[in-house]
Amino acid sequence: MTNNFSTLPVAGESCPMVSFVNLISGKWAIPILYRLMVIDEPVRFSDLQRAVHPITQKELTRQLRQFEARKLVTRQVFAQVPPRVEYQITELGKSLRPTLDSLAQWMRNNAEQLQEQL
Amino acid sequence: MTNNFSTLPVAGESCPMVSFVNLISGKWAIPILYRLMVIDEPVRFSDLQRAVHPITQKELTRQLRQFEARKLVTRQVFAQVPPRVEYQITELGKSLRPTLDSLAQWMRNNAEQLQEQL
DNA sequence: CTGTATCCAAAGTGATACTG
DNA sequence: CAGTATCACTTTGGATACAG
Repeated sequence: MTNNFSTLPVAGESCPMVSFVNLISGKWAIPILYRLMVIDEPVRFSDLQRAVHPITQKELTRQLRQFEARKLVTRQVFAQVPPRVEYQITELGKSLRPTLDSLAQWMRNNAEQLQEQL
Repeated sequence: MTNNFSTLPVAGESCPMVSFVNLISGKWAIPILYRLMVIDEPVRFSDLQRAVHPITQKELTRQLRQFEARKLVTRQVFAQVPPRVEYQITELGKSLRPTLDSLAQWMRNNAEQLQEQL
């Protein structure tokens, strides 16, 4: 054996960084979350869809359900016809903002060095 | 028009957060990057593969090439036979660590609230 | 209006064999 | 040893139609 790093603590399955990436991965995750952060009040499904266009109904629903399961977003249904459903970012969701901002800041600071189209 | 958020600054194509997510997305991106950060010296391809198992050669190559293009990793080829290629994290790559650490910290702090298997 | 269901295309990933 | 090539499979996402 020349070299063996295989027993170091791996950034594997239960690694918080990997979990974090899973949380915000997906084409529309950040756009939706960011919108809800900016709006910071209840928004109707259709308004949100317009704000995050051109997302499809299916994808918006799927991502919102995932955020809801993670307690990043609340979903409130009004017993009306036509239906009215409002989504709103939670305190937990908002607490992500400073972290995401520091990410964005690093990205802006180093955009040039990273070259390639990003 | 009842509500119109569609002209707010969108977290769209050129949003730094989206760019950041693209940078670290993919099943093996974080595990590889984290390993290179921890090791912090030149590593041979095969040693790295063992350290990030069970990644395939194809995926390790692909991800390393992408990091190289983004200047997060250097690649040095030695004119030997059998071939010897060493990869090493750059200063730019290392500069990502505090940011990733704060990500991980947020995740650890809120793991319970996020519930669901993560 | 807010979904769900279906079908399809594209992207991501793994297994394996092969090359210099 | 360090890749590349090929193929199969899975996951993701988009388009469209439809239901309550």
